[in-house]
Amino acid sequence: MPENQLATTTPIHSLDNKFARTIWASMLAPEHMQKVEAEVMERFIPAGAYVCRKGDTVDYWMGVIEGFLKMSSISPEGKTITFSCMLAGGWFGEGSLLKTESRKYDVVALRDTRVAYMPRSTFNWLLDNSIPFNRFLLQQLNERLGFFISLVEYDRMLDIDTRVARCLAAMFHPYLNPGSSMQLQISQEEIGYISSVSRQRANQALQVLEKKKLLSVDYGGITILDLEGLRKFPGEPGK
DNA sequence: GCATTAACAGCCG
DNA sequence: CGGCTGTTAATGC
Repeated sequence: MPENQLATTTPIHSLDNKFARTIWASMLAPEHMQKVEAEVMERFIPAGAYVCRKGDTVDYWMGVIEGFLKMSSISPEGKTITFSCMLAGGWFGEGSLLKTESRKYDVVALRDTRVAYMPRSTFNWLLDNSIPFNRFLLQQLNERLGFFISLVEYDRMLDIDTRVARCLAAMFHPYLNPGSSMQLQISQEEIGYISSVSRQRANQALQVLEKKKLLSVDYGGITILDLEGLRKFPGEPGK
C-alpha cells in the first residue's frame, strides 16, 4: 500500500458516528450497538488502492463509511470486469463470510475511502443475538439477488443506453448504498467498466440520459436527477 | 448497422 | 503535466 499518499491526501473529516449512514446500525438494540462500536475497526484506503484481493482469506464484514469502492476482477485476457459498486452506507462480503470461502473478487477504492471492518466473531455474534440484524441481512441478500437477476436480464436483452441507466440506478440503490449523495465523481471509463461497454459508448449513453433529464454530466462525474426515471428507462415507448 | 478500438485535440485540476 | 472528455476514423461481428 502506498503509505506516502496517506500524508498528502486531505483527510475526510470524521463523522461523529461512523454508522450514521448504515441501515442495520439504526435497527440494533443499544447494547448490541455498543459491542459493535467497540469491535469494528476503521481504515483509510486512498484512491486507487486495493481494499482486498481475489483469493484473500475473509475475516471481516466490510462497510463503506465514506467514499467509493468497486468490486471487480481481471479476466484471463486482461480485461477489467466490474460487478458492482459500494458507496457510503453499503456493506459487503457477507457471502464469503457465511460460507468461509476465499474472497471472490478484488475490491478497489475509486476515491479516498473510509472502510469499516467488522471481525467475523462480531458478525457471528450478531447473527446469534440480534433478530433485526438477521432481518437486515436477509433483505440485503434479497436485494442483491434481484440486482443480479436484472443483470442477467439486461446483459441478454437490453440496449446499451438502458444498460448504463440500470447500472447507474443500481449504484444508488437506497437499501444497498443508502448514504450516497446524488453527486458522484466517477470517470466515464469506470461507468463503461460497470456497464460493460466502451468508454465512448458510455459517453454516448450519458448524453442520451442527460437529454432525458435523468442525470447531468459534470466534468469527471455525474449527478443523478431522477433515480426512479433511470431505473425505469426508457420508460413509455415513443417518449 | 452498431459497437469497439485507436487516436487526437481540448479541457480541467 | 496527467487524467478525463468529446469526436472522428478504421475495423469487426
